[in-house]
Formats: sequence, structure tokens, C-alpha cells
Amino acid sequence: MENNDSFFQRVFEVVKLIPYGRVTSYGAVAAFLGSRSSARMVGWAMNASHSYHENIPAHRVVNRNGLLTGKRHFGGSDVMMELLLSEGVQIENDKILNFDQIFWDPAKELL
DNA sequence: TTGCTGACCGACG
DNA sequence: CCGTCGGCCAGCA
Repeated sequence: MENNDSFFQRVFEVVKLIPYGRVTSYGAVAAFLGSRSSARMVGWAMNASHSYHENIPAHRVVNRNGLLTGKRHFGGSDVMMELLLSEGVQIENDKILNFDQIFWDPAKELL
């Protein structure tokens, strides 16, 4: 892998690789990049994804609890939840029920 | 340019 | 159990 890309670019690369109907956590992506403490940057990268022309499935990235913490940044509505629901993800009260089942760990799946 | 903030996470008291 | 703090990096006033 090339390390010349910025942190954000690396985050996008991983997020774009998330399979349909699967989700991952900020910490998992951060850990895959080598810095689990940089989970905040992953979330910030999602915010920056608005500026990028590429399609970033940010709705497939949630926090460690499987909670849709970033839904408020997703158009200000339940768009994030709707997208996940359309992918077969079970959600209740902004939380992914089968999080353990659909969790996609880049460190394991991608490698 | 400096400094604050942010869609997180883990540790500590 | 719950509140607080540090760490990581980039964007913005």
C-alpha cells in the first residue's frame, strides 16, 4: 500500500470497499490504518466526503456501539437509516440490531 | 498564522 | 455507573 495518500484518502479507500449490506466502525477503520486513536479523523473524513466527488458510503460507518451517531450529518434526516434499511440492515432507535452479524472488519475481511 | 473543534475510543477516578 | 480527559489529524474563522 502506498502511504503517500493523506489520511482522508486512505479512509475513503477502505470505506468504499465496504460490501453491500455490511457496516463497520470508525475505530475499526482507524485501527486498520494503524492508528486506533484516530477514529475521530475517520468521522471527520466522512464529513469531508461531501467535498469529494467520489461516492463515499458513509452510512455504512457507525460508532463502536452500532449507533448511527452521524445520522444528523446525513442531510439532517433519517436518510442514513433509510439507506441502511434498504440494504437489509435491521435498525431500531438509530441502532443496528444485528451489528455483530453484518459487521465488516477491514483488518480481517480486507487484509 | 494560531487555535478551536469534530460523525470516536479507551482509560481513569 | 457516569463524567472527564488525552490522543490522533485536518478543516475553518
